[in-house]
This record gives sequence, structure tokens and C-alpha cells, in this order.
Amino acid sequence: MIGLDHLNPAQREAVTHPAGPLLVLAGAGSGKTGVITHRIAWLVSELGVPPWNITAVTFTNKAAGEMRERVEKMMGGDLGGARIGTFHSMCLRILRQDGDRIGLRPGFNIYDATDQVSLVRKLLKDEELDEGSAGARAIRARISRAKNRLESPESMERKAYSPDMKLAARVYRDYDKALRRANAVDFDDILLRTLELFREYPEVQEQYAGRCHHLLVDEYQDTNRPQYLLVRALSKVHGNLFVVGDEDQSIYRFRGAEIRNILDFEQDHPGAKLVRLEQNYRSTGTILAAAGAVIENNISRKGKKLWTENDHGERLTLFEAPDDRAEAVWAAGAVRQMADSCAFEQIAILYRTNAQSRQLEEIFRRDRIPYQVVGSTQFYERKEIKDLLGYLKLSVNPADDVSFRRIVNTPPRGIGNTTLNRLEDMARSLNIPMLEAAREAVHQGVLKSRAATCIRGFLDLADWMATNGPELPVADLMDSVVHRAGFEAYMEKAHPGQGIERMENLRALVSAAAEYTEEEDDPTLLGFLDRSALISDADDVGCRPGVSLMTIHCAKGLEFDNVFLLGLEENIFPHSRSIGMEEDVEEERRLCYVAMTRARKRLLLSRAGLRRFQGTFLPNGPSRFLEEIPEELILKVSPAIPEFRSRDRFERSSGSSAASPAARKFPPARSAVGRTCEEATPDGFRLGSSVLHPKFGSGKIVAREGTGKTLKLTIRFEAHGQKKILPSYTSLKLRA
DNA sequence: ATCAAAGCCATTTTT
DNA sequence: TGGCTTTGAT
Repeated sequence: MIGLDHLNPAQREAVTHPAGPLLVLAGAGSGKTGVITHRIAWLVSELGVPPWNITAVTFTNKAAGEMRERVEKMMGGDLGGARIGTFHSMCLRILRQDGDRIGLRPGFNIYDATDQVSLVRKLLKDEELDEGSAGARAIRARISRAKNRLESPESMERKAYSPDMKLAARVYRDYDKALRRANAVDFDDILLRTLELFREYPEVQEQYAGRCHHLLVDEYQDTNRPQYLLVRALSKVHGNLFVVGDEDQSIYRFRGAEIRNILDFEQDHPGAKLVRLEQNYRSTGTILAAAGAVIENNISRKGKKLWTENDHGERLTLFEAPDDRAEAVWAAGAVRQMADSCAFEQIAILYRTNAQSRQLEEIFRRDRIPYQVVGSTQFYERKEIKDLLGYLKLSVNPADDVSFRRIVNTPPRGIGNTTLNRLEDMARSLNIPMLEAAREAVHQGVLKSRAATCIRGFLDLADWMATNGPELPVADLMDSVVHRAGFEAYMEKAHPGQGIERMENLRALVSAAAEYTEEEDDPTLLGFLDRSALISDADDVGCRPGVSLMTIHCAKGLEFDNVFLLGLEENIFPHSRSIGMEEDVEEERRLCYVAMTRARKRLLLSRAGLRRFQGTFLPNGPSRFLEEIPEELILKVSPAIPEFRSRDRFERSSGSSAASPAARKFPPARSAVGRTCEEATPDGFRLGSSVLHPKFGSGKIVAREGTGKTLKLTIRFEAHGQKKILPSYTSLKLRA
């Protein structure tokens, strides 16, 4: 018997749902994970369901890991054969098992976004139609979008309404052919080809679905079409489908997630029951009220009203900064203040786009505030990591031309474009992979002796890997490759000053392999590659010390005592690319809701009147989301931007707001803000002001013309005479 | 074959 | 502005 006493009535109802489809609408902070894990334990202990008949699917490895851990604990240390994993890991296992039926040969590789782009780039070159206006990245995205809609290249070509689309469709067709030839699948394919397998071999689908007496799906609001179909396929036999999600936290539409999957669940599954988890255990009443007021403006939702027994808490703090630098300075100052009474680890700084972190990092470094940027450059995205993995990938799958191209001259071994083109021609005319073409070329002696020697060197390494790879522990194999390919010397030469760091990354990868070999029952090279492809390293957020800086997307599922949400400006948040499209703006609003509901105790907001954006200064008004928050829930700790003119005024309103409790707790760092306010007000460049130019040193403004990013200043420099300067292109500083 | 200069592009990214 | 890819010159 498992304890259900500490569950609230709604949670208990979900956990003990007898059979058939159930949708749990789980609001932010409503104890969702507990419900799923209790459900699994309850099925086993109360309904007597054998664990191996239970499958639980999540989106992230991290979520899967946490779930596994909690279930294990509840069931006495062992899952007993229950399957808990991500959609992709589950499908990959199926494909490794039965993929040969649909033409996947053993050892097939997984292409990530980088691999996809390099393949698209190569295909674009082959097209040679100088229409090359559409970038490879854009085409990759289009292909992925088409795949997620289950659209074929032919159908995409038919529907193409622009030359760009036609080109994309053509590349899509070639791309799929190339993947098949290379015995590779991309991330989308992992799901699509599983569906294909099920479609063409109903008995296989039957077999897998038969094992899913109970199917549980987490984060259902983020499922895309293929995932939706997989869920349908796997729940068909037994019909016990338990999905948990929150339509208000669906933030991956841009990636193919279809919020309709959760909105239409009841129509899709006649007889489905619905349970709402609306009690929030995380945030203060004020934070919930503010977040609720924002999300209420969305049309596409089933509707939920979160409530809490927690205190009201403090009002939200709002800082209206003249520019992004002042915003960063304010955030750093507020973090300092806060740090007296709370750990840095309990503070998160959230923003819409990665680019916003740079300014913050600069100030935080200057002020010696420990911080970590979460999820910016993923470990497995690093070039050196991909290079080393490329060797391994080619050795398990010699048909992998993308990997071949990546590593054939990395580290440089004297193989250039001429040689590569020759190999390419040979590969094409004989319809063989590049690696084999290389062998053939050396054989036939069609290469100049110098090139032949270089290629032979590469082939020797490839052969050595092919013969020794299967026997050696993965880590040893990698060590040898690092050594034989000459990575050490290359690292320092190719990236001066970063050589050591990059070598450390490689060693970390080798350690990861060693770890894998230790913990796996049957470790194989392929198994390690699969894991490397599917596992990202966003797991241990909060494990490293310091304030967490991250995009809102990265913050999903996390919680912190204190949360800063920066950049609440139109064109930043909502992002300019979404403005005007209501569905996209609704997604931005959900994103805002996710950000706000990360906070347990305090939520601090800010906006900047002027922000450096892709090289120029852009003035932006307050975000519409900011205006959707009831005024009485907000405490401004700075004067509104238009009033931000003179020092006098600033001091006065700063003083008056200091009367309230929150302001006493978090006054803007006086000296810092005082300084920046003069330094960067839109109108800060007054005639006669002293300025500091990075190149020309100090000078005085003698004339100005234009406004905004076309503002042109005439400055008389002490050492260089008079010059015209565009402040938007220079980091011109005002001096007090 | 290799390097430096110039050009290009720029949301978010669980897998 | 900055990071990455393509280019042009040696």
C-alpha cells in the first residue's frame, strides 16, 4: 500500500483513476510529477499491474531520470521492468530492434541539427542553381517543419508558392535520399520511421502496443503530430492512456508542438475523464495573481484558476531602466542585496533571447557575482566533441558521408578541396560512400602521390578503428583516436588560447564514455553514440554554484525563490518575429506565464527603454504583458522612463518609493544607477557633455544631428581634434 | 593547402 | 555587435 494521504483530492482522483483515457490538466507548481509517480506505484501495488506492462514517456532525459528515481524509491528500489523514457529513446530502441524491416541497416547513425545543416549545405552546392538566397539553416527548418506535419517532398513541392519553397522542397527530397544512402536518421526521423514501421508492419505495432497496458505521457501540451500518432498507436490495444499537461505552458509550437493535442483530448478520446490540478504549492498569492492576469488574455486554453494557501507575499518589483546596461547593473545590485538573506543558487535571471546574457555576464563578472549561464553552448554541440564523435560514428557506419566530410581533414592532414572533389566524383559515379571511394581512389592510383599518402594515413586510422573498435572499451578507443589523429597539437593551433579548455572537453567526453561503460550492463560503441545523440547536458541546473542565467525556455520545469524577468519590452518579449500573429503572440504569453510561475517568493521585472540589438540601439515601449499585470500588484522602484531626465527628479522619486517594504529591501544600487542614468539616457548626449571614446579618448560634444540609431554627434577630442561619431556604432561613454 | 579578410546572418531548441 | 562560413590571396 502506498500512502496517498498527503495528496489533495484532485491529485488522489488522478492517481486512482481506474481505467480508460484520462487528461490531467496540471497547473504550474501543482505537484504534477508526484501524481505521475504515485500513479505508477499505485497501478502496481493496488491494481496489481505488472511493472513491465507500464510505459511512461517524457520529453527530457532529466524528467525521465527524476521520474525513474522517484518510482524506484516508491517501489522499493527497483522499477521491476517498468519503462520510463523519452519519446526519442523509446523509438530509437524500437528502431534498433526492428528497423531492418524498413531498410535501416545495423549501426545507423543519428544526425543532429548541425549534421543536418552541413548536409543541406552540401546539397545546395550540388544544386548549383545560384538561387542560393535561402540559407541552409532556413531550409533545414523547413524540412523539419514538413516532416513534423508528415508532409512528403512531393507534396511540399506542389504547395510551394515561392522559388525559395520550391528549392527547399527539392533539397528535402535529396536530403531524404542522402539520409537513406548514408544509413542515417535525423531527430524527426526517429519518430517518423517508427510510425512508418508501425504502418507497414501492423504486427510489430501490435506487439509494442500489447506491452502498453498503461501508457503515461508527461508534458502532453508539447507533443507534436508524430508523437500524437505514436501515443495513439501505442494506446490502441489497451486504451489506458494517462496524459498530464498544461496548455498554458505549451512553448514549443515553433518546433512543431501542437497545443490542439491537449485542447482536443476529450474529443479524440471519447469517454475521457478530465482532472484539474489547480492548487499551487510553489508561489505566493501575488505572483499567482499576476501570472493569472497575464495568461487570461489567451483564447486558446481550456481554462484553469490556480489558487494557493501560501501567503500573499510581496508585490512584484518593476525597474524601468533607460537602457539594457542600466538594467543589468540594477539586476546585479539587487542580487547583491538579496544575497544577504538567500543563496545565489536561489536566484534566477530569465530572459527571452540568449543574446541578452552577454550584457549581464559582463556586469556580473565586474561585480564579482558568481553566476552560471545555463544551456547556452551545449556540451555535445561543441565542435571538438562533434569531431571526435565523428570518428566513432564513421567507424560504426562507414556510409556516413557527413561524418566523413567532417573528420577527413580534421585535424588537418593535408586533404584539401581538390582531393575531396575527386573523391566525391568517384563516390557519385560508382554510387558508393565517400570512405569507400577514398579506398578505391588510392587503389586505382588516381591521386597525386602526396594526396594519396594523406588519404592512406586517414584510411589506416579508419581501418584501425574498424578492427579494434568492437573489442576496446569505448574510452580506450577514443583515447587512441585523440592521440593518433593528433588532437592535442591541433587544438592549440586552431584555437589559440583555448587549446587547454578544448582538450579538457575532449577528456570530459572520454570520461563520459568510461562512465557509460561502467554503468551499462552491455556497453557498446553504438550504445554510447546513441546516448550521446539523445542526451543533452542540461541536467544539473543548480548543481553548479551561483546565480542562474538562462532563457525562459531553459527555465521550464524549474523553480527559484527569487526570479528576475528582464527585457519586458515590445519586440523583445513578445519577440518582434511573433508580433502581428495572434497564435505566436499567445505562445509568447505562455512563455511569460512560464517565466512568472518559476518564482516562489519574489518576482522582479524590468524593461529597458533603449536596448542594444544586433549592433544598433533600438527604443522599445513596455511589453504588452507588463501592461496586463494589474498595477496594484506592482511596485515601481524607478521613475518611468519619460520622466527620466534630470538627476533631481531621479533622487526624489527614488526616495519616495523607498518607503515601501520591497523597496527598502531592494533599492536600486544607488551609486550604480545614478551613474548609468546619466551615462545612457536616450537624451544623454547633450551639447557640452564630456564623452569617452574607445579609440579617440575623451572629448566634448559640440553638435548633434539625427535621432535614435541615426544620431550623429560632432565631438571635439582632446587628442584627435573634431570628428563625427555615430553613437549606435561605437561604445561611446558619457563622463560624469 | 592554408590563412586572413570579407560577407552573412541573427528567437526560443526538451530530442 | 559578434560568430561562423565563404572568399580570395599567398
